[in-house]
This record gives sequence, structure tokens and C-alpha cells, in this order.
Amino acid sequence: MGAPEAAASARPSARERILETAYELFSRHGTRAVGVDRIIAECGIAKMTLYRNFPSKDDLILAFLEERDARWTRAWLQVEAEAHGETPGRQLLGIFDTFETWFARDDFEGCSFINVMLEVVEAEHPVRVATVGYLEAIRDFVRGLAEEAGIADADGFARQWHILMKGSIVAAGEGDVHAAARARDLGRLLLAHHGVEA
Amino acid sequence: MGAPEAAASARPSARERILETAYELFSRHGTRAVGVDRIIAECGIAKMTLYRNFPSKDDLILAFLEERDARWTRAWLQVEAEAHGETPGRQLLGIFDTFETWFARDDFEGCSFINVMLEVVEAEHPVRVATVGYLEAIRDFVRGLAEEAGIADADGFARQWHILMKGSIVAAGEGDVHAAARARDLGRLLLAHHGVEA
DNA sequence: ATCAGACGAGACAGACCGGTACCATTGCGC
DNA sequence: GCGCAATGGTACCGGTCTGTCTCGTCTGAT
Repeated sequence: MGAPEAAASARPSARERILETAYELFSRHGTRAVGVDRIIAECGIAKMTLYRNFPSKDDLILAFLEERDARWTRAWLQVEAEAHGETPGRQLLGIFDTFETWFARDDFEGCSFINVMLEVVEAEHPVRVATVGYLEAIRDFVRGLAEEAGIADADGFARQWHILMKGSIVAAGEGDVHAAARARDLGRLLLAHHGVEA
Repeated sequence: MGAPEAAASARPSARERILETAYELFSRHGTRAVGVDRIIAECGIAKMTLYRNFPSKDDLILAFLEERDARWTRAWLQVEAEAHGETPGRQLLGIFDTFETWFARDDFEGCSFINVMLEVVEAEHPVRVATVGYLEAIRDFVRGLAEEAGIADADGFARQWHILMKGSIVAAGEGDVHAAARARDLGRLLLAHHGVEA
């Protein structure tokens, strides 16, 4: 019904191309450093086409964050982590196994949710609110595994685990390529403290 | 000899006033969100006076980072942490006791070194290089306490401890006011693992 | 008293930003 | 074939950014 835009066509729609380009540029260089002019130049699209699909740059940023959640959090991190073990304890540690290869990439870009959250300083700004929500979604995944592992205070555990994740990502941004292993060792201590075998 | 600018005069020099204003604005709103026009307006100074004391905005940012190191890292964090206990183990935990009151402030501004590091995306940019250096200085303080505590791999320990610090700061930025206590609990586990009493 | 240099105020330049207006072209439904 | 909406291209607008320049004033050393 309505717009037969997709229909598994060969050429992606304009909106998809814009979002794809914005994803690459925003995740790699930040949302403030990349202007709309660069986006339209990089994907050969008219400015009006961008503004017809996204009423403002902030709306494009919000769409980018949603896409980051879909690709990075759900399709990559969660899948990779769960593939690193059978038990919830091993899957939790699998997060840092996944981080290890991520941190080693020469085009390591960091966590876009953290980056954008610290870029936008106004607490009530919708973009900032969105980043906090997507960070919470990551924590929800961790909490689910904690519950599977039978940890009593799963929320508190998830927040501690997330501190390890975020701290290691920032450390990797500084240049510590072994940050994932350091966080994983801390994670093992926390799991052992909760009596979870891993 | 030469310029008798200071001499414990009542009125601070222009350079001091600029740096003071830049410190407030940069630490609270970031370096990209604050323009030089706002700085000169806020401290009632001529633009040329700013550019005579600091050749460029980047130079002012570098001076701000140096001041942040002097005030935040050395005069505040290190002093407060060491005041929270006698033994190196308790002083390490004192970092998170200090963070606890810091995170509770309604004008909590986060770690300027992390904020600026993630603002500046070019790896070789002198401002980014400076932030990495000042973060390393924080780690040096932690490593010193670790050595006092007799921990074998003091550098590795300091890097793990710093992951807890940075992770809790980001979590506090998200809004978790108990982030310090969560990191402190993880720190206790790590200290116990190294046989350090606290 | 005089003079040099720092200073406050503000205009200005050149670049870039997000966002709008207009126009020629394309591609699809009818 | 026709018509219409979406598109690419481009000029443009108002605002803001860093950085330069000018001008008049003040202050402090000689």
C-alpha cells in the first residue's frame, strides 16, 4: 500500500542512502563535525531531498541513533556476545571478547551513544535523551543475561557491568588496545563474587 | 623581572581573567559549544586582548586543559582521595568517595579530559594529544598508590582502576547518581583480589 | 610631562553552518 | 502519451564561527 519505494529493488531509496551515508559519517566523525553539506555531497543527493525525508538535522541524528541501535547494539554486539558462549556467564564475558576485536580495528570509532551524549550538553535535548535511552537498552541486554544467570540484583549488576563496558571503550579511545582484557578480568571477579561460573 | 603584572595585586591580570572564564565555560559546556565571543563577553575583555595572550582558540583550550589538570586532578581529586584514608587501599577507594559527592552535584560537568578527547576526533590533534596526556597523569596518581600498596603489576592495576573511574563518570553523566558506589564495590573486589586490605 | 604598551569596544573579513527557494530532469502510475 | 511527484543541482539567506583590524583610553615607567 502507498509508496512502493522498496519492493526489494536494486537501487536503495533516497532515504536509505542518506541514512547510510549519515551512519558512516556520524559514527566515524561525530554529529557536530559532519555538516549536512558533506552528507549530501558524499551520497550525491539534493539538499531538499534530505530535508523532505528528515525535517531537520536533529531528526537525521535521531534516525542515525536508531540505526546505530539496530546495527551495533542488536545485530552486532548482542549476536556476537551470545555466540561466544553457552551459559549467560560466558556470554557476558563474550561482550569483552567482542570488544577485544573491536578495539583492535584501526578505524575504531567508539560508542556513538557516549560520543553523542557528551557532544550534546543540554540535558533535555531530544538527541541527548535518545542516547541515554539507547544506552539503557544495552543495559537491558546485560540485565537479561544477569537474570538468566540467577543474579539477585540484576539491575545493579547490569549497571556495574555497563560501567566496565563504558570505561573500557573510553580507555580504548585513549589508545589502550588491551582495555577489553582488563575489563574482562574485572568482570570475572564480579561474576565470581556472585557465584556465577564462567 | 620584566613585567610586574602580578605582584599579588588586587585585580587579576587579563590573562588570568580570560583563563578563569574559559575554565568555567569550557568545563561546563565543552570547548566546541563555547565561542570566543562568549568568553570575551562574559569577562568584559577585548577580543584582541584574548588573541594577544593566546594565539588561537586551540591555545586557549590547551591552557584550559593545563588548568584543569592543576585544579581538578591535583588540587582536588588527589587531595580529597588522600584525605579519605591512611592506607593506599583506602585512599584508592577514597577516589570513589570523592566521586560520590561530585556526582551528586546538580552542576556535575563530567571529566573535561574525556569530554574534550571525544569532541576532537583527529587522532594527532594537539588538543586531543593533551587530553590523553592528562588522563595518563590521573593514571600515574593511581599507579603510585598501587605501588605503595605493594601491587605487583601496578600499571595494569592502574589501568583497570581508571576504567572504573571513567566508566562511573560516564554513567553519572547518564544520570546514575549511585555510579560511584557501584564502581567502589568493583574496586573493593579488585583490591581484595590483590590481597590489599581496605 | 611624555611616551609606549596594554586595554576595552566594536567593526569587519572570510568561512562555514543549517535551512529554503527555484528549476530542469527523471521515472512511475494512469 | 500525460501528469505528477520525487529527485539532483545550485543559488541563496541569515546566523555564527575564528581571527584581524582600527580607534580611543588608560596606566605606569622614565
